[in-house]
Amino acid sequence: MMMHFDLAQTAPAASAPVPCQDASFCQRCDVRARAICGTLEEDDRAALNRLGRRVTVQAGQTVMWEGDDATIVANVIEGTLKLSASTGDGREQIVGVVYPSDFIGRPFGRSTPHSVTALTDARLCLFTRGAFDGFARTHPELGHRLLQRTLDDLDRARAWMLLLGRKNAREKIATFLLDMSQRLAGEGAGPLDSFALPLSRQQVADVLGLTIETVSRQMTDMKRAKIIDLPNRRTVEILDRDQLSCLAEAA
Amino acid sequence: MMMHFDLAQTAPAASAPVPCQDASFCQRCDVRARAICGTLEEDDRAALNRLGRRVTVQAGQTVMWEGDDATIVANVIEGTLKLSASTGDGREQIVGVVYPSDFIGRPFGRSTPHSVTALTDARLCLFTRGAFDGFARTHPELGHRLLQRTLDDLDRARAWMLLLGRKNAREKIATFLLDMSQRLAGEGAGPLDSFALPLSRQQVADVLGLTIETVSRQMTDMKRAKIIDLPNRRTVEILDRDQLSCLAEAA
DNA sequence: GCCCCCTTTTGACAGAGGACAAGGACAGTC
DNA sequence: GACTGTCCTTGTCCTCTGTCAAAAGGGGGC
Repeated sequence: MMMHFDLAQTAPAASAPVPCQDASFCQRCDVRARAICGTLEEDDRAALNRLGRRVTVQAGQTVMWEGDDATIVANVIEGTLKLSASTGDGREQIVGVVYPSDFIGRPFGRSTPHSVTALTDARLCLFTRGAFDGFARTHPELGHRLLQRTLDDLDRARAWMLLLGRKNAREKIATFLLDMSQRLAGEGAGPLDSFALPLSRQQVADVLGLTIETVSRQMTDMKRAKIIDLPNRRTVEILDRDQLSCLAEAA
Repeated sequence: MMMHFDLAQTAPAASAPVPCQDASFCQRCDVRARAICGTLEEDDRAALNRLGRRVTVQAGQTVMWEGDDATIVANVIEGTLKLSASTGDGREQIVGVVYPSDFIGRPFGRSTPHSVTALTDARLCLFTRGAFDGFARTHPELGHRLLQRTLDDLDRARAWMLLLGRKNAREKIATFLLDMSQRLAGEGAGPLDSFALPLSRQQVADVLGLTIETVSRQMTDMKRAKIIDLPNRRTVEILDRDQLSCLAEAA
């Protein structure tokens, strides 16, 4: 049984963790193997399961707000979400895109430094931060998985800093499309040559530190050059991966 | 006794860990309290100490190379180092600056995604990755400290993504100077109003995703506006912190 | 099928920052 | 003190990307 996500529940840590109705949830979880809970022993996982609850969020809904106290953390079961930060005057930068099996939230007592918003309808496995922190402290294996994931996220964030600081619009778009084609492919699968973008043009612009007009122009140019095809607004087909890789590295 | 850093020693994991000559090293370590080893029990710390060795590196020396297999990790005892990534055609982006008590390297079996280069002469407490990984797996407390530090680094990296993607040159410089004035201050100390930049103008440009000329012009403009003073090439004095904060947020 | 609204594309223009070039300042060396 | 190499500053021009504006395209509701 799936609870519907209610923002009011996420605000203070007031809402007591709701025990999961069905102990077999984790067994049937699509992302269990890849998520941080994947290596837990069966009874540890059952204990963690009792602390969490499954929630759905709709596309566009914000799960955590920049600057809020970090009161919840979650595993992504299904869907895509964005992490975003903004300047005082409203310019937005998407600082991360998360996919199924990824972990979101800021454990261990800091305020959330960026907002988390669903790009598509999504399902989460949600924990109050306090409960999760306590569990993690007593289960080093979980902490270790989280550490590895955080190290990977940090590597990815730093690679993106190179893109933001030193690449031009064309290189940014090419790099972005290649990255998407890999990350949207399931575990172990090769990169996709055709995929549905979970992002609008404006959101692509916010990921790359560009404007929507520049994104549109560059993508149209690549379409004209027959490097990609754009059969509709959200679909991308990579026609010439080699040349796209070439564009990604140096204009 | 301090060993002098020899790059040849860092290449393969061949060089066996050299036991530390003096068991009281850690007792006298300036950064022990803040570094990830700070919460270890006395005998655990002694064990870790036996795995590590103290090395010095000179300004300009590169400790790890982008793309290399990650064979070493280290704590920074003294000095400042940069983490940098580059495009195929040589454009460079500094993706992080590390200070005493920070941890460097990529534990748990990945290749190093960015180079690490000393900006000033520096002292490191160096471990082979294999030895460190093994120790960390059996000492959850160390892993937990490393996790907290990595989460902080990730937050910082993402905040910098907002700067790189959405701020203009003036805002970038102002944000950078404020950041430096805080991070160069010791633990607990307030932000410094006068400090020596560990970075050249070119390196400041590489941190901010700008050119050296733009950095120079913006800093000169701020000097003319009496917001900062630049008594010599490496010294910065913040004359009007409020206005600098104002510039950092919105042009 | 038609309409409306929102997203995307396209166009024209301007401005911030990059590229290139030259001059100036500083530190180390002889 | 003069020299030299490096780093920094300043000037000029140009281009890439942002800004503003308008048209075109798609999807959902009726």
